[in-house]
Amino acid sequence: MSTRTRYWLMKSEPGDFSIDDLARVGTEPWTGVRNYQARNFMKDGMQVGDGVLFYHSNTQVPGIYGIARVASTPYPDPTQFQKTSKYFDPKATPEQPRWFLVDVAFERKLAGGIALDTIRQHAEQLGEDFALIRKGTRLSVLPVSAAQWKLLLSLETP
DNA sequence: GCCAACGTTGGC
DNA sequence: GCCAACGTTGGC
Repeated sequence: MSTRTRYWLMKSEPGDFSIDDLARVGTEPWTGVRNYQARNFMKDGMQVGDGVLFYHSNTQVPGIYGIARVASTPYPDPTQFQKTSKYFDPKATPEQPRWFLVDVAFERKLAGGIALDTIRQHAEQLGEDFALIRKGTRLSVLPVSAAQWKLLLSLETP
């Protein structure tokens, strides 16, 4: 068993669910991921306590705006079974769920955020394996190395 | 709102 | 199993 802390980045559209929303509710099931690669990171990769960079996408200044923690083991995303949900998946059954999620818990907001612009300026240091700025990659859940985590947080502008 | 770059679906 | 059509993501 590994006790190594792992790190992730998770995207959300702030109009849909923002870091302020997470601050208000405390803990939130990360519903709606419908990409297999992103799902697998949650289902097979995440452990309770892992660090999460909370990223705002599709907004005026995209970037990292807070820190959260993985707060549950993976379990089936309930919205896949809800006919009225926009995340409903007719091919999923409770016996054979397709989509899994974890709960995410608020830790803190980043004072000034870390803009995507700023992140790009450090592309070389972050390295090829940083999926956020890899060309053609649009993963909404992606792994972050300890070194990348450290570097990214050093870019916080108070 | 545009659109490039992906991912998924389904006919064949 | 190919691939065209369609849907989605997400920066700009």
